[in-house]
Amino acid sequence: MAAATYLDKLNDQQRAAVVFGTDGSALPPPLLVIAGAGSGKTAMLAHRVAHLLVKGADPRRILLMTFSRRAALELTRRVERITATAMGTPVVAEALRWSGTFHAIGARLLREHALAIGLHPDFSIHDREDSADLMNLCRHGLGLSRTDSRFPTKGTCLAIYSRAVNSGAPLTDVLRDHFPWCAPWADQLKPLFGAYVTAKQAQNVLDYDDLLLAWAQVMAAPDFAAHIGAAWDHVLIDEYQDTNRLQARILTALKPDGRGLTVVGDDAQSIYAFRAADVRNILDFPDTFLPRAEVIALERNYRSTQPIVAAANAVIAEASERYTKELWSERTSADKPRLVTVATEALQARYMVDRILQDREGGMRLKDQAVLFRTSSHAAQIEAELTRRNVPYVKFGGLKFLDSAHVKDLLSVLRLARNPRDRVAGFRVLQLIPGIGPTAAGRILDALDLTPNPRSAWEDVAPPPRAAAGWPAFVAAMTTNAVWPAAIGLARAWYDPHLDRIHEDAEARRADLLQLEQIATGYPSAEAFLTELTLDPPDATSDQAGVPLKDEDYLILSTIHSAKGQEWRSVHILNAVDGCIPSDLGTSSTHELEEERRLLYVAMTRAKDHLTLGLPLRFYVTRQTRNGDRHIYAMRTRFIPGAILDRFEAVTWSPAPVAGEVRPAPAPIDVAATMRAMWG
DNA sequence: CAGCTGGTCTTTTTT
DNA sequence: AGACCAGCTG
Repeated sequence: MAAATYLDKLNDQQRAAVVFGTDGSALPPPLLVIAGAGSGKTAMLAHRVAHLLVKGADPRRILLMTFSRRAALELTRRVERITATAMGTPVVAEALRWSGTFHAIGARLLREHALAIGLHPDFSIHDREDSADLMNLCRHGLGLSRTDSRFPTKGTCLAIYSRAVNSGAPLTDVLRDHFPWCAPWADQLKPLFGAYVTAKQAQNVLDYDDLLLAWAQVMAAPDFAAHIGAAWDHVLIDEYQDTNRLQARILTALKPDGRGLTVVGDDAQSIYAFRAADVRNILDFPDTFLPRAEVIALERNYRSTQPIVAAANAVIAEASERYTKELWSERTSADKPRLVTVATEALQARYMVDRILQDREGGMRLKDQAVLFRTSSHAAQIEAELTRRNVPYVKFGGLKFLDSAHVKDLLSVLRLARNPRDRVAGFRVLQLIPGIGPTAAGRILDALDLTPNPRSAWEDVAPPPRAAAGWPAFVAAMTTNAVWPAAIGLARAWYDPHLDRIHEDAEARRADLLQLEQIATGYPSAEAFLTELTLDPPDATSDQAGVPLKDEDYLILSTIHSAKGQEWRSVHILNAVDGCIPSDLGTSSTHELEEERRLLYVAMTRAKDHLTLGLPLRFYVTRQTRNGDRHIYAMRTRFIPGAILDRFEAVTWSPAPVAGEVRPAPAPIDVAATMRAMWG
């Protein structure tokens, strides 16, 4: 075979990881790659997959699990490119058909094997909010909403449940460690969770956690484990530091001896513990197998300049437990990361937007720059500043398109028509009809449950008299035989008058729904559309009604979590102060505190050339504690102590007074008197 | 029983 | 600022 030139572009560590165990005819032994930030991890993974293919592996028998759909697409695209040059005939991305997130792969497997494992292949998938709504129905059903002292809210109940499922820990431990303020409710929570599980099953729905839990349970049956495990020769997992116990269990069941298994991750970038991700997974991985898994570390950073790497290294050096590795970069620069002290958040926003526009004049596109923050709400000031100065931006993280009421309404109409037992959808949609409230909706859904074929039973249900006017149109919408994608058009047509009745800003919302309908037409079926949308929701929200056109230049705003795996030439980090990073909600345990430290590390290592951290001395908190809104005086984040301050360039900024800006105050007037005079 | 009003309490990050 | 709940009215 011709020399594999694609290997020449890699450094020694990368090449070692790419070719590890691929010489013989047997499957490679288990491999763990510790890939530092910016160390060319995706390139390494893509090359390893390509290398396996060059060596004759069957692309249909490779399982690629990534953290997001976006990462999966990027990976398969790169594999395609590499194989195109290496083999002449590219392995088209479609051949790598087993690539996606853990949850998406789980959903696909469960649908394929549904009948054999006691599920209905048509199950619908609840997103987080749907699940919370169902939890709420159960909560009411058990009378827990009328307790003397307040019972945890639906969202908290779901978070507790989810954590217990994903970590595999007993409820009492979960409560003690993560929800101490809910610990007194342990005796009520248990039956609540039981009711929740029963409800899901009766309604033929799975939530996010079920996709992993059911998969893990299938894998616990030896026959099934062997059957499913035999489908793939190679299993490669990205971002392994952000997997939880359940996912680790699935993995070891897939590949008990570890042969063919490659996991990649960086313990220093583990930031999903709140979702029960367990750094132990990656720390303990090597010893899960006999013989021990090979560990290869990628330490050369290609992304950032040396001063940025030095500052990030200094921040993470304080972390308690980790694989020791020291990133290094050959990209020299005189620019240290800037630590900019400003008086207020508003000035921070002004400073950053000034800089961003300046750099854009200097030739750096807005798209090459990003503003990162710990919490979505921290971006409020900079969003206002950007809007004021007419700078287009797209925001990632926080509230999503799918979370808005009108979108949920329309999707629920679709879901209910397909699965009348879906009570969350039913509750939502029925109450849109004037004259139907919670009680009537509950009764109607109960009646439906008793009939063997609920789909046709809509016609037999007697509506409450005061809802008679809206009923026929609703039944027509539920029983239509329209084929996809006409169905969504019909659903929207039914919803349209309700939209006008319910929402003041019906026009803007209507535009959203038209856009949704447009997206829907790209999917082959309602099921595919709904599944994709819940497993991979569009995660950007933009200030403007629609997402800016693709060729347009816009600035990226993103939560640090959503910035994972990304990079920009210039990165601005908001609020590098105690109370924001670390979030004051995350300082109760060292565990949480360590995660906050890694969060800052992740944010800093996104920058290629320029890094700026904002330090507002005073910031505003809303609905905090019992005292309501107030100003807080902030201190520099504890993750940048005095000892490492020399890795940064500290500056203080205040706006230069603009000529004419300081004007004498106008003479006072009495507006109230004038207004009284209008009627007097 | 639906639907509205007013009072009380809110843990961030996301597949 | 919103979600959530109790209580009131038609």
